[in-house]
Amino acid sequence: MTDATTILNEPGRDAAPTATAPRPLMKGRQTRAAILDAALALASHMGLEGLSIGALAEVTQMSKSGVFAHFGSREELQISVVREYHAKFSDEIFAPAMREPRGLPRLRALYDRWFKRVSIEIDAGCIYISGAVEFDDRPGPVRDALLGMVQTWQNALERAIRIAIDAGHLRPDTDPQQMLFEVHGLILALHHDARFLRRPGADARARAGFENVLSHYLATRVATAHAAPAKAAPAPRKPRIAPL
Amino acid sequence: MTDATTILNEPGRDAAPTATAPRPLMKGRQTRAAILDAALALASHMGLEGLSIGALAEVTQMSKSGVFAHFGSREELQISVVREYHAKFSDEIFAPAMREPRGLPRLRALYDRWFKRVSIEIDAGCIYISGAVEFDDRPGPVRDALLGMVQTWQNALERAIRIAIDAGHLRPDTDPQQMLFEVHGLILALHHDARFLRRPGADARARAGFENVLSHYLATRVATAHAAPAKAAPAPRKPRIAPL
DNA sequence: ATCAAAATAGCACGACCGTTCGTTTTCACC
DNA sequence: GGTGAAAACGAACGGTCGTGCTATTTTGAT
Repeated sequence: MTDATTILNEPGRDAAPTATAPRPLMKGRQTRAAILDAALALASHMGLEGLSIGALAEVTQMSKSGVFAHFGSREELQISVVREYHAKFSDEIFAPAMREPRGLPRLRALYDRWFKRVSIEIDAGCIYISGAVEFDDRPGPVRDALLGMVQTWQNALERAIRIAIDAGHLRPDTDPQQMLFEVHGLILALHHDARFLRRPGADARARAGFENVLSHYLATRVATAHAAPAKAAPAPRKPRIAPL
Repeated sequence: MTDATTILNEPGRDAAPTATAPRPLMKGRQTRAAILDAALALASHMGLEGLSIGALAEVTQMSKSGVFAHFGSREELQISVVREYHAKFSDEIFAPAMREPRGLPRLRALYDRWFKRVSIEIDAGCIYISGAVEFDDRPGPVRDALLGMVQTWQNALERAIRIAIDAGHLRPDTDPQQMLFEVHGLILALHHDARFLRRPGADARARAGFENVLSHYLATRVATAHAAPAKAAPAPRKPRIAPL
């Protein structure tokens, strides 16, 4: 599911079978996707560590070994879940926002969709967030995979901020990483207040906080057109949509 | 440990044995405290759910049943760990900061100590934060205990903000809960960046973010002395240090 | 020194875990 | 329809978990 459409990944990651899959039968991929779907839902509630093959087998009405065979190990299952989440996240948050005009509108769209995602989905917490807490002390391939994708996502956000600076929407002396840090805090606080504390107004608080942060870095009018972007010319432009 | 000195709790919670403990032997409390100490360290790394009696027995050089007997159930052990963390937190963060002068200095001290705690302790993550993620979807007594203490702590912070408003240090139209939300986000982002991403500058980022948030709510000079506090007179003052 | 109570150890249990292996069913293709 | 590979199953293994029991040791007041 959402396999080949992902644009947040390195161009062709798992494109070994050229589609239409001559060697592996179709049914396998199909049920694998179904299992992964259930695993994603399960991990959103119980966390990646709480994900068990037995529970997954019960949900999908399969045998434990049947589920197991699709991944070869629990660790590989966890990594697959992380990748699946990343793909969904890329499709539903990143890609649509990238279709907005460069600069502030795009930046707003990115966070607007993320806020909505975290607050609306009362069930199913964000795996990036819960995973970060679960694996901050647990070295291994799962942590590595998670870390890579979180960093990929943060890099995309940082790039969006940088573009907004170059476009003159944000003050030229804005520190992108600092702004990233502050807004990321709002996401985390939203997740905390909405899911753990169950506070109703958390969504509005996050958006209000976003406006407050923005007001710090917003270019004081003028801008938009005058004063050359200071930075180097619009020389090397990436294709259409830069892969995240 | 740090049992009777806690001031963040309801006055006399576990004061059943009047000290000097006539009935229960002294040794029991002693090893119980030692176990709790080890459990706190273990839970800081593996999370409250990752806390296992077997591992705890190994660390403390005791038998599983010996450890078990002190708590009666794993759940009670987890709750005890949460309470212990709360007590330590109260002693090391809340109490010292409350000795600062009312208003902005006290508010600064509260967050300053918290920032330091989260960033310096590279090992041993904050149980309030990891616990919130682990138990946001897991009803039960552990979640209830955790929730109660997090709310107690947030109420204390909100009170400190309110006092800073009344003292004229913060703008009178400041929304305490909104400010609380924004600064709490900085704590969470600090925890995330320092522990999961392992970014070195996270501490400075959080403090810079704090100043930015502050600048939004800071009274525009003047203040400090003129203009009556608007709110009711300093009528009913709590004893010395209000229990958190 | 004595003795009851408290603290700890030892052992076993049932449950669930991830994993392996051999068998059986299902499917795509000739 | 037969055939061979892919997919799913079922049972079992070794391991860890929390939790009861019953002894045994330790403790602190007499």
